[in-house]
Amino acid sequence: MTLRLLLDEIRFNIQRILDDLGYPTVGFDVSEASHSEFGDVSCNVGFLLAKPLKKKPSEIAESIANKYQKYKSAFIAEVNANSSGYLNFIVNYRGFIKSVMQSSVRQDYGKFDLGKNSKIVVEHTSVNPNKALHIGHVRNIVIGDTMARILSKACYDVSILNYVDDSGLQVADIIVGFRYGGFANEPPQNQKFDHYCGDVVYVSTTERYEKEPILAEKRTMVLKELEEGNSEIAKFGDIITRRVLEEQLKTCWRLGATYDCVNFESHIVRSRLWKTVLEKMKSMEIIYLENKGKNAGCWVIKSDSITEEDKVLIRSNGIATYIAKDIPYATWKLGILEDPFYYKQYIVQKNDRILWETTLENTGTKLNFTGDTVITVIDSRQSRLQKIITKIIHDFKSAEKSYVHLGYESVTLSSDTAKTLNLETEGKSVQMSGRKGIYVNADYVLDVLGARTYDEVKKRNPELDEPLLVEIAEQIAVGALRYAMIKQDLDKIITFDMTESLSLEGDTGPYIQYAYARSVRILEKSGKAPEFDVSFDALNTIYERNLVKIIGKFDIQVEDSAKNLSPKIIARYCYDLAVSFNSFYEHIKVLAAESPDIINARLCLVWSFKETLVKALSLLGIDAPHRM
RNA sequence: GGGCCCGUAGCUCAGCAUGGAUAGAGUGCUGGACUUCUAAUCCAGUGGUCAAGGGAUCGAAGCCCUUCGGACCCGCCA
Repeated sequence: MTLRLLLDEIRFNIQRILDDLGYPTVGFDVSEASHSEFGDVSCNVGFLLAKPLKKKPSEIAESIANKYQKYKSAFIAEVNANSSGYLNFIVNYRGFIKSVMQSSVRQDYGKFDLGKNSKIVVEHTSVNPNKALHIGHVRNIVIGDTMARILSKACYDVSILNYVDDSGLQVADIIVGFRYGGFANEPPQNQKFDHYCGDVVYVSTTERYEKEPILAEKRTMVLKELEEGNSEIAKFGDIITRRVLEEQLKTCWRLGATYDCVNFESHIVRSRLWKTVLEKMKSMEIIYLENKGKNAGCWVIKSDSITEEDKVLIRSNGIATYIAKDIPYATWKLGILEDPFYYKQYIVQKNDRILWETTLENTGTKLNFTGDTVITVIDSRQSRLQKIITKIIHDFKSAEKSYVHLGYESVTLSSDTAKTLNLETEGKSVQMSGRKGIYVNADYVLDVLGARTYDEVKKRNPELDEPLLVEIAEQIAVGALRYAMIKQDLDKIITFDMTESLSLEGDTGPYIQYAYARSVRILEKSGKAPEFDVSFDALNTIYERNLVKIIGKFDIQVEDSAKNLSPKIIARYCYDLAVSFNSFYEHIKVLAAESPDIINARLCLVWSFKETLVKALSLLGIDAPHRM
């Protein structure tokens, strides 16, 4: 029994009572009471029936409350009608606590079968392989990775993809820099290759185009060769992008993200997918050849309320546009067309998760990374293009909601942080730009955070050895960053401020991790395993009951989060758990309790909290250190 | 001009999908709690015409309309 089951039971019984009384069917709500003095669970059915029955809400609630007496189970102590019109329920804690405690120790606690094992694809990261990841990319990775974890918990069969645009303009820019701009192929000592490519080669090369038209000409040539493949330049490009990707992935792994497959855009371009998709779009009359106006000679998508204006897919010179390249990829992700790729192992990630890559060589290995639903995590500046893709896919495969753009607002830099990049913004925050060098690298943020947390952990735990200190500091740094990136709504802009990010108090990842460390410490010091097959009547304070209630809500939060593709719900849940535990910790002594039975009951609660929190945190990709 | 998003306490944000009881946190500021299971903590105080106006409703922070303020998108670039 968890809170969700209890709510279901109440809902079911109320419906039975309504049927018995011959009341009309209404969509009433059964949920947690807004204030504890009203009880634990409330129902608004009285308000909804007031009009059709022409009675006062409180009278209706009263009559239902009377009828409910005979349905009272081991989990409901009292049912009463409030004069306001609400129907309120008070939980029988004796039954409820025991039930929650025993559920919560199960390995799969929190699991909710929303997905029924259906296949779902989450694509995230997808950073151009010409630079290091910056703080804006981190938001994408954290949203995608967290959502994938939550969907797995909600019983979806999740495949995680990372799309690598290795034949685009941004890659061409650094190739130009290396081949014609005089940049050395190797970075200076102590600089990661991706940082070198992004911070130095890319920024400097694009800056030079304006004054050096020769370089700009080279770019067009390089881009063409990258798309065609096989040339010496294309091979060089392949080496460079793979080196950058390797470094980018290190940062992703550092953040706790793993993938199932990397897709190279060049493979899609060189496969027959595009031709097939194009023919299909022509035959289905999704696109047509424009013969007049500014788009004469182009294949375009006709405008409608969604696309707003005609959108060119094939230029008059026969070359596909940016958006056109996304369409075959989208059809591939949904398994609409025959898969032209073979697969080979790229690397084995942590937890033995294999990362595959697409290849056009016949390796004899065919795999399937498609889904009935595809979630593409891209920032909301791409909304318009994503809408067009969604529409085309919808025309291909009429299943509703098979292609979902999970958009989120961008990360901007605070005025103060911009100042450290020599940018004066008059107090305003500023959009990041890889090309202009306006960004803060993810590795840098983690390094600074790590150094700060290292000092703190060492001060508090001087007896710990060096490798452990470093490990804990890294876990806290990642926890702090991931939590900061996920805790607010997707459509809120995050203004990143370096100084502020170092604050580790209050509603932060480390606050939550700290609560975990405290709970571990109590269990360690108790020196024994809690015995769960007992009565929990001793857990009768408000602090203990509140903690149990929150522990009992885990699966509701998973369901809510997965249904709404809203990862922050789990972040808030972790925070609520930690707040409730810290309050319990301050007010209730566990090891110094009056009797062995009470000590055991409280140890069970601590254990239950610890297990639930670690599971919830793992959905956020946040590790919980035992000491900090 | 069209589209999309945001506006809730000094600051950063929950709550809005599915209207309902007294609008919640963090941070800041003021004060208090460590010989105690770790003070990255806890407790108390401070702080809000929920941008403004209108509408439908028994009832609106939430739904509808208008206005204002801010961000972003609208290329045969990617």
